[in-house]
Amino acid sequence: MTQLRRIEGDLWEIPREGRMKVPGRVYAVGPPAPDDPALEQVKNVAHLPGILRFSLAMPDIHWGYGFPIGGVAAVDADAGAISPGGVGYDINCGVRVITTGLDAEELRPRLHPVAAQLYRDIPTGVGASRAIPRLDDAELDGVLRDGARWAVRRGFAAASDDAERCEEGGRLAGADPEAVSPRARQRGADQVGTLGSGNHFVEVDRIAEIHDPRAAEAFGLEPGRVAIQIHSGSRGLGYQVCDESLAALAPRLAGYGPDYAALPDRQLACAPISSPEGRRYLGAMQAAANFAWANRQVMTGLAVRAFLHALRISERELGARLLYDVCHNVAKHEEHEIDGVPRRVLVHRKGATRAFGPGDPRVPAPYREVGQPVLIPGDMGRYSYVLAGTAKAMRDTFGSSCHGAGRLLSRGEALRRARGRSIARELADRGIEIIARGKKTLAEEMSEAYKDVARVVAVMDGAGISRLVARLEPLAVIKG
DNA sequence: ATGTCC
Repeated sequence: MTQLRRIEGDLWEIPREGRMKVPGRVYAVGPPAPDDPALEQVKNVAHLPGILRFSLAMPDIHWGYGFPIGGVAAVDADAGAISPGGVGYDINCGVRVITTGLDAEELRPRLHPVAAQLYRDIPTGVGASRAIPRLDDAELDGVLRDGARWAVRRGFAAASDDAERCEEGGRLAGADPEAVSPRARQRGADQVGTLGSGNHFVEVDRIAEIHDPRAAEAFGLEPGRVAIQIHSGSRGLGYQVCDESLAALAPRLAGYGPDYAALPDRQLACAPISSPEGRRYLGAMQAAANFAWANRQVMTGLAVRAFLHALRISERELGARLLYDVCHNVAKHEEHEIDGVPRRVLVHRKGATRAFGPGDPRVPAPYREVGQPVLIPGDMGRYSYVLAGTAKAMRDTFGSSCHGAGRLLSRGEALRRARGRSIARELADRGIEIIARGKKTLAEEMSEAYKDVARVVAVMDGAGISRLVARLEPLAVIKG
């Protein structure tokens, strides 16, 4: 049972107790359930060496490996610990939105050929590979070092300035390709430009509603137009980096000192950021994050080409432009003001989105006045949202927001409820063109397996952590 | 999330 105290509105505090270094703070849709195991994980994360201010949870929180998904933990950049469980298995899983000049109603009758072409050009599913020829070691080093910039340089991107509109410019500095094992490299060499499975998707959306006209204009979101959404991560390479790092860190845990030995859960395995093992994980994780950016950037090029091919239109007629690309799973060095003093911290965001506020120099110039675009995919049957970061997020959540709807049903429970039904037909009946590799994934990912993302983003908006800008509705969905 | 167990 977790003690909870209401701070205000949808914000709750888990008071510090035992060896917790900081209290927990939970943004929740409705009152949190005291027996939710994810809240126990929020408490566990509060034991992390060097953690600052709060162990945070966003309204899409659910149980994950060690850290909850929807968790945010900032640690001191020098004295703190880095934890693979605080990033997750899919390093730099993230999402991007590409706006187009197409009118949704004009596109609707031609959706099938567009979806079919997207499905042909972007490999999907668990072992998906060969979107582009297998990369040799030198090319893979380029991917691991330069992320989205590698894809732009190699001509795979849709536009030459795409990387500038990714969080961190589509590249984490400090990436260490040498820290990525031969096995991880082997897995990644032919997976650049592939979607994967699970909740990953490519979606064709209609910009359905504008909540904030000024921000929407700055973001280039026009009602009735078509947008493309891509959600994917670092595929087998990132998984392998996480797996090997956990195996390397776990047995050493007690050796790093009493705070490490006393951690309440083995799955919180971590190392001092300054230790050789900590630095090695950090360098490998940054390289895997760059892989994910290259992956989404290559898929962007493939998606744009699929549109041109299927509709037989010119690049100019399509008018594709990357709005923004955000990480959902990452640990990043950032500067944040703590007790009025700027301080270098390492922010773990696991199922959480950076949401920097207006005026921040780290937000691309065209968006700086309104705040960073915060991209929140929902589920494949309902809608997704674009929000903007706020000054309050900078003060209260290390500039972080939610990342999606959050699961309501376990995968097993979703499969049970889908038995005897055709999820594809149900979507088709609602006017959504769906192409999926497997029926099983489709069932696991059906709408009713997820919370209503509208309620999740309403909590963030109501708490002033991010502002609603626009709602997107799916026209066509490609799933692994 | 993941060559969903080297």
